[in-house]
Amino acid sequence: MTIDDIARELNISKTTVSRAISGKGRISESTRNRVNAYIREINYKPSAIAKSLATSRTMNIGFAMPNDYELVDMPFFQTCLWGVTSMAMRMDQDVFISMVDSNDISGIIRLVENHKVDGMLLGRTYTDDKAIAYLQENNIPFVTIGSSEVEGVIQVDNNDREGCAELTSILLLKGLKRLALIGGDSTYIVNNNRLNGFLDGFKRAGVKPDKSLVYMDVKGAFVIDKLVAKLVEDKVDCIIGMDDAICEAILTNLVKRDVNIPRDIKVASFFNSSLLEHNQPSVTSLKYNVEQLGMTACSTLLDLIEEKEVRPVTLLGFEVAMKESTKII
Amino acid sequence: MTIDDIARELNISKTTVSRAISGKGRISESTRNRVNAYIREINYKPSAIAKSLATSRTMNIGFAMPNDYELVDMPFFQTCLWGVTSMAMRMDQDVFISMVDSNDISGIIRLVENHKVDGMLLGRTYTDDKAIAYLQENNIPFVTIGSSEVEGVIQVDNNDREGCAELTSILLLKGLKRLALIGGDSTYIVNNNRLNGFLDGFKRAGVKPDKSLVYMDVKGAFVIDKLVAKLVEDKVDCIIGMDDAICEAILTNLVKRDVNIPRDIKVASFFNSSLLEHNQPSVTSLKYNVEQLGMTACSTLLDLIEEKEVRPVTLLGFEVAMKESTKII
DNA sequence: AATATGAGAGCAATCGGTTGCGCAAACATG
DNA sequence: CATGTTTGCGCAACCGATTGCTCTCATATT
Repeated sequence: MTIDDIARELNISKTTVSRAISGKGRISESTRNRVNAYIREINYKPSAIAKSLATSRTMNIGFAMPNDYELVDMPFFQTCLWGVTSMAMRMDQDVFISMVDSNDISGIIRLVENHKVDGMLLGRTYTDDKAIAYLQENNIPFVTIGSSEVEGVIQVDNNDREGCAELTSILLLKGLKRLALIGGDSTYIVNNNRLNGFLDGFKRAGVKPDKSLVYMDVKGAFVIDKLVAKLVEDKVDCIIGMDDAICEAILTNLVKRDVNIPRDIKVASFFNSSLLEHNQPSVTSLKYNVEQLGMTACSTLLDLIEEKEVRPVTLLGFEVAMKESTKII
Repeated sequence: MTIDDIARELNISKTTVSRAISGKGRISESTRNRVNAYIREINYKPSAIAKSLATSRTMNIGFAMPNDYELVDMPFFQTCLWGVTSMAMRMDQDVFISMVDSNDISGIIRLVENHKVDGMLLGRTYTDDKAIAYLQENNIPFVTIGSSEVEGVIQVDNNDREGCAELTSILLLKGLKRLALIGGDSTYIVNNNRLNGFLDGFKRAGVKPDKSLVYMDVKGAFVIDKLVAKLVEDKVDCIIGMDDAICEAILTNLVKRDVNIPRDIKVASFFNSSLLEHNQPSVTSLKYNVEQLGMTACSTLLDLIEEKEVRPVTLLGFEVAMKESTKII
């Protein structure tokens, strides 16, 4: 069934049928109703392909899914993707997926070169990002999920800095002055944001941070092991894990050492994924609305494609979830 | 840049350009080379959209990603998707993603109705599967990853039954006669396959199974808790978890009870995801090549689309990974 | 009553490819 | 040398939609 068949059947021109469907152009109320009724009756759906050719809009976007992420990040991307696809659906778009990593962006290139997408969503950004360079060079609309330092990149991100500041200051005001922070790779933009937020929190609470308790670029179970042992001995008030993987390692270590949380020491996380959700005791953390993140990234990209005005940087809200692990007994 | 521009530039017809690119039809060696050289020079890529319209093949497939899976299944789908996309890429196809669950298949319907895909891959099958019903009714080529009992469904799956039989018989032959099995929802086809494989293993080893040690439909941490306590008291030789989630619960419980693995009791899993990979002690399990699963599903679907002959059921290999958790001391 | 305005609908070009058929030249065959 | 076959290439239709322009007729304006 094509638009021509319908036109023939209804004794009108395909132009009129097209107008009835799109609602654009001059067409009488009665004709439009007649066409739409018939279309519904025979369950006709116009070919997206033909429409694309005529309008040079594919109504597709591509989602570049990093293929090199850790187990701990999976819930994030899963939820994010869910946000993206549901928003896309609402906007009558479909989503191509391409798996990429920091040096293989062939999946993106395919989609772009074959003209299968109107724009791209980058699920993760890297330093010296090849995807960003490629897309900018070829003038393809794109939005990054997460920060980028590259000039002119439209980005949607969690407000890590603000969130970390908030959580930190709350902990300080509760009387937990000796906060230790165990952080990851400091070349990741997100980790820097969190570190800065941490320091902001001290400023906000009017407390001077003990920088000797801040450890960045911590990697591997062995290092964390020693670090946690030291911090316990130091009798810090609270250990903050910069992300879930780190926080989980901290928790494992404390359990192994038979240190009671929160009696002997408090624990908090600057990021919450489902991985920590079922921990005993429940862990104080920052919660981001990752589904919202995906949705916002998607709608921002669509605005960009339609050449509407878009904010270069959109920062999303957060929620401080105070749980057992920081309870003062 | 279109095919017409190239034709004009080279003073030949677009027909000839098209033939040079596709390699089909009668064309001289020299002309083909000239065209291809020029195309490469200006980096021309034909529009996939226009090609689709002309050939009525989109060169796209859809991957229906379940949105209702557990954390523990994430590595599976992630790896599977990676297999699918890499095979698709090799076959010059692209992959749409749609998130579905057991009663919302609108993502699939969209893709099919808009004629954006040539076929669908179902990442998970349900009893009374709406997606299968819809696709069969509309005569859309599709392949399921995992088993289905519906007549005529093309499926690619891990050989769960054979794998479980193999692992079970090995454990029995090692002298672990009193094997307990804790299994999940018995309405899932996969769980039935595993149960049957378990029983096959006894037959193969010539041992009579103690059916009172087989627990199906076990759900929730509390139930597993009591069960594990009972089995420890019973002094069974080995507890087998039917999937990773169950096995993890078993491990957690044993650790909590201070039961030493493998000295006091052995543990094994009928499925291995990355979740168990880093456990201490390492856990004996069945390993499936999930990437291969995705790749095979993808290529099977493409064969189906091209109306080649395909096997209705493809079962993939497995590997029995004997680790510390079943070591006899 | 003559003219301007606008609404409703259709013609035909267009998007960028593929492909059946036909034609001319080159080549093979008897 | 006459005829049959093969090769290389182009014409034009086609895939299924959109859209600028035009035409006709009804209504509004002066």
